[in-house]
Amino acid sequence: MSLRHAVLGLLSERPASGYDLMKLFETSLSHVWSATQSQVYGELGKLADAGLVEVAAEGPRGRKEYAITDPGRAELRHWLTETEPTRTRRSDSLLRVFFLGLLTPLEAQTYLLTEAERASRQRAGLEHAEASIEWDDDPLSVHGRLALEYGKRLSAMHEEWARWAAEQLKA
Amino acid sequence: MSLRHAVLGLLSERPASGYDLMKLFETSLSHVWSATQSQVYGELGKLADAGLVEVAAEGPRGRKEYAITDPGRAELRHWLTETEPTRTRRSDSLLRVFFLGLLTPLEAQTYLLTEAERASRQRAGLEHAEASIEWDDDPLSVHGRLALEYGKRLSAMHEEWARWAAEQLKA
DNA sequence: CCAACCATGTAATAAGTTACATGATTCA
DNA sequence: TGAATCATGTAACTTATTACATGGTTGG
Repeated sequence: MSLRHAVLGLLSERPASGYDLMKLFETSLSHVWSATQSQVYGELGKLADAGLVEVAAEGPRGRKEYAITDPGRAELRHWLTETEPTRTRRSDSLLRVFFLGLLTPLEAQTYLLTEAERASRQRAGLEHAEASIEWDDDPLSVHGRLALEYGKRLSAMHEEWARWAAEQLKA
Repeated sequence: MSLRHAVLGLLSERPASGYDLMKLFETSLSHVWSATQSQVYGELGKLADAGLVEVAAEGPRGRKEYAITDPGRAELRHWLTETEPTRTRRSDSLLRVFFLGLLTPLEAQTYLLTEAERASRQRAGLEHAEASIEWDDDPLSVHGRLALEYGKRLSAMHEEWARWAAEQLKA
């Protein structure tokens, strides 16, 4: 249940409202952990009930600013140091590769080359983001940059692989 | 809802029981799409109700062998050619990277180097699998090999990245 | 004043996980 | 005959998605 830890992690940097968190999920975390608005507000409620976060301030328009508590920080640290990352492998695009035999060779190659294009566009998007973000040296920026580099390498790898795979199907 | 398509795809190659499918999910598809036993039996029931698969034979121990139907093949083809792969990005291990600032630099580097080790072991596992599988030239073998190559490239990339990232944190 | 944005929530549904429960067949 | 394997299913719970519903505040 890493949504919980994503929320705690973001709040560990600075207090934020549900709305603020959503923006972070849509930007910084968009390639790493996705969440819907329903989920975020729901999780904040549960975290508050559990005492891992608290409402630190209320603002205009019913805004509630949440802050992480000490038990929340402890839970976050415990997750980081004592638990193994769960790797639930589920890749729709790779699943399709398994069943490309149902298509004509030409259709299959088209699928792979379209994948290559998608990966290429993604890479361009990440490079654009990298250039346009004003990086500072708070922990989230430092480590966010590492994650972004991962994304760049992943999309580059994906593109190369897809072109290679399309080539394989020709032969 | 790609579990449905994973099941249809496997059945498109040859008829199988729920038990057979589980073995395939645990072996061939393990790095691509995971499913629990509950899910598989549940989905087979739903697919049969929808007429996308049918019970083709019954065997000992209550075994029910399912076969894909024409509407099932049509649905599979539709999924492959007319729908976009959904990319729900959720990576627990990458999420952790964002919050490494909560640890000491040494702990953070240890996390990354452990990731590198995990990736390296995974790569070795895939290479071992590749060598021990008797590949033939049915469509699932041909395309399974492409997916396996993806896995090898991914784990290699992951390992290199993790070592690079650990190095970054030193500086 | 009105559009854009800020802000929070609920309800219904779908998908996924874990645990439980049962029993037949094969083979050494 | 007993262990391993084959084989199917249900129940309870958690997690995630989609759609709906509401209203306040700011700035041009």
